[in-house]
Amino acid sequence: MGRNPARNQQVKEARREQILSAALHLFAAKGLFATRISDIATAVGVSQGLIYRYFASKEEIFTALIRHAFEKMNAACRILEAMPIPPVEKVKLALERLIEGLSQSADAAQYYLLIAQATASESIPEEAKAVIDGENREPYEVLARIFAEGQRTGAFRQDPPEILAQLFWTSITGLSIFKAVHNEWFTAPNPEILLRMFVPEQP
Amino acid sequence: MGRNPARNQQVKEARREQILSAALHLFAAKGLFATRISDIATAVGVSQGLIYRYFASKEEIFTALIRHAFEKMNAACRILEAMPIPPVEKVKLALERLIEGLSQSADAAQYYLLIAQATASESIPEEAKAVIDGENREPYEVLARIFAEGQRTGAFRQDPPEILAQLFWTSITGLSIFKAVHNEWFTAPNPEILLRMFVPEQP
DNA sequence: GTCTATATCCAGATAGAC
DNA sequence: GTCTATCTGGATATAGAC
Repeated sequence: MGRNPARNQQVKEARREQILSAALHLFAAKGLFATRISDIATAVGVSQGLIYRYFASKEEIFTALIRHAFEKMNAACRILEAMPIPPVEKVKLALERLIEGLSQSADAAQYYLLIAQATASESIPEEAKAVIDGENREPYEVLARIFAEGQRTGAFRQDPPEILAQLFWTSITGLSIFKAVHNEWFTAPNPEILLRMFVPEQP
Repeated sequence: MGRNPARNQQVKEARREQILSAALHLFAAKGLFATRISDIATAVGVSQGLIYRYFASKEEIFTALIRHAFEKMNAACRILEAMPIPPVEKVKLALERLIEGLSQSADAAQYYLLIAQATASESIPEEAKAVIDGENREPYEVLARIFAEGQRTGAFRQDPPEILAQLFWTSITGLSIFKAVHNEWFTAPNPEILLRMFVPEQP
């Protein structure tokens, strides 16, 4: 139980995580502006002043969460694209994973909600805006490429791949918001239903 | 150009509308908390103090907008349900109208966004929350009834009608947010694509 | 490391002049 | 009716004690 530097660092990191986790839930529920630093402190169970030992400002907390959310999302997209499976299977797998994530982990839905909310609001920190501008397009572009590839073998409808990608992500955004808000009523849809937007009629 | 009471009333009403319109755009873009009364006043081109001659508070403006948004939405739903056309045609028509509304009128998308955002946030005025709790379910219930009716003749997939209704509205919410945020990139999808989530495979 | 107390700032709302 | 000036409250962020 010595107080060596490594252990101190661990403890400090753990507290940071606590703060980030509490902030994620509060931001997702109430938004950046309506969430007070004291709300976060109360949720963590510490005094309001202590938060500033770990983060310089409320905006810094928000930016850290946004950065983390996009890192996870874009890494997942790149892994998906590189998988050695047919395009239709990639879309199917992505839908399954995303919907499963919504059903099981509250965190997943709240990260999506945070992204949706941050993207939809102009009044967010400049730095967070820069992160969004830089990272935002990747999921759309990856999906558009997957759709375009599948269209060459007729596996997908022939609509512009950008439109299919837009529908893919807007559907997920809509479901995330619904789940985050009406957690009780939410029932995970069968991914096959969403998939039917993208695959052509079987003659 | 006399200053009779009727004309005065008209002028006053017009200014109220100006304020509501400016507030709608600002709330949709920045959210309730991030929007300042002075932002609204600047957008209208009047002093900050004047707003209080027309509304008692910022929250009252927000609540008025929410009420108006749901009134329009629910009236449209009731009209749709009562139409003497088959269920599939109702869903098709609704999708067409909603997507058209998104493409053409900026206001439509912003009303949807306001509803999405208000629904998604806990920190909204009590009165607005009451309006939402009361009016929120109707669109889902109407669509679920339409789906259930169509399922009896096999016109729709046999998934639970509540899930189909959930997918219907979450898709629209997602598209609305995308349109409100990335107005330039947005391309209205063919409603038939969305419809394919709900209709079964043609054998 | 954590808390309490406080300085500072900013936005909502009001009052009074024109 | 509209504006300018002001009051007031509340939240961020800091400073200093334990």
